Amino acid sequence: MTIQESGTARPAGRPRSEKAEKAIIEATLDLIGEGMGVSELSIEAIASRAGVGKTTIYRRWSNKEDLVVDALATLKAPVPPLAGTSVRDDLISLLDTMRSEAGNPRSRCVINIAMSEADRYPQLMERFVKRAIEPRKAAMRDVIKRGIASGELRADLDVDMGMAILTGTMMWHTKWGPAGDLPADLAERIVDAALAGMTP
Amino acid sequence: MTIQESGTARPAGRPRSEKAEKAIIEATLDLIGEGMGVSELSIEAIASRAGVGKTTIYRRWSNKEDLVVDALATLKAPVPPLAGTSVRDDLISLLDTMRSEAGNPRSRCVINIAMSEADRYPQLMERFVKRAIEPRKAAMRDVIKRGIASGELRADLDVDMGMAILTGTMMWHTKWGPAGDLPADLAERIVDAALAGMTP
DNA sequence: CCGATACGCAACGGTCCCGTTTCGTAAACT
DNA sequence: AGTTTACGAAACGGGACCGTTGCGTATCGG
Repeated sequence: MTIQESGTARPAGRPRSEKAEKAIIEATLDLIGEGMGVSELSIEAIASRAGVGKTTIYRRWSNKEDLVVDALATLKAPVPPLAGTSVRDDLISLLDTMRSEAGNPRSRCVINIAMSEADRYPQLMERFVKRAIEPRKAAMRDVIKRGIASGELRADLDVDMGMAILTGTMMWHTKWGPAGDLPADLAERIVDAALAGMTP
Repeated sequence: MTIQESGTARPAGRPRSEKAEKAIIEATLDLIGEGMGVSELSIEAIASRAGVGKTTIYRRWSNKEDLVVDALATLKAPVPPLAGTSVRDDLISLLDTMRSEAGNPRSRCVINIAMSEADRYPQLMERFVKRAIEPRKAAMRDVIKRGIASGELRADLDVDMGMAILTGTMMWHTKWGPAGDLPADLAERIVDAALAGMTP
């Protein structure tokens, strides 16, 4: 009751280790990024990888799902800044962000989770979609609507279908395309192909 | 050495039950179709679901992967007969097969496996791709090439990119589209949108 | 009938993970 | 110094599966 009167009262005793918390979340993201499904994640594996006792994990999160939600929440927003000059360029930026993320082990978490755990953890997915998927969709929707308004895109274009084509084609390549890294010009080729269509 | 001289000699003793074998494979496909990943499949769960002893499974397959491969191999070829009248109609047929399969619990196996287990079981995927994916790709490739030759599609069209657009867009809908059943005219709308492109 | 094999079932020892508890130690406070 | 809480490590009882084995029964050929 002498000093430290300011702000929230610090609880007595040894404070929780920030470092341990970081290590736990890093370990969780590492494992997910390596392709491990949420259902196969084990607290023991996370603790071991993080160099931490299980106690330290259970003291902070009461179950695996809460931990995964918090871990995914630390991934930063995935929407790149858009030049706004042409719709084509902005679409390429959006898709190229997806492409580069496919090679980044940390961002790969987003893809792996979205791909594999859709049905099994609905509440996790709900929060996850809201945080990681919706911002991308909103950004792309804005660009497409802007293109329709400016005349760069056809007036009768189905916005949602356009988004599905662009996103779905890139997702297809990340998952079933030729093995190895995605070619640097993939986003550009997808956008140009989708814009041009297939008929003469 | 009296009768039954024809063909392969029947081994002595009680023959293996065809019914049990069927039940095991059905149970396996059921579980996969319900969204269970290969890594979460347990022999005990399969045996229980099939109403069969574990012995009966291990007598036939030495490990889970072999069983899954055999189970998936029983799924019949997924390529529909094509009318061959117009490229547009044939593409719609191909995509609509994918759409209807998304609602069929048995065929859903194909999607779930392809989505989730790509990395983890490479040899399983190899055989699986060869059997279930390649025939579809070949069929679609033929249709697109035919369209290019006939002038229905642009001469400079990238065949692989066209396939990625059509397939990827349908896959996107099956996984992340609005909840519930896919609309009956989805294949038609995708094909028309992809053919027309997005520019005026 | 008899030998051989498959069947379903139950039990085995072993491994992995669960969520909890105990222990000795470390780091903050009064 | 003394209190309080967090730490990593280890161990607990419990559960799910593993792959195997033994059991009594069923179904084939000879």
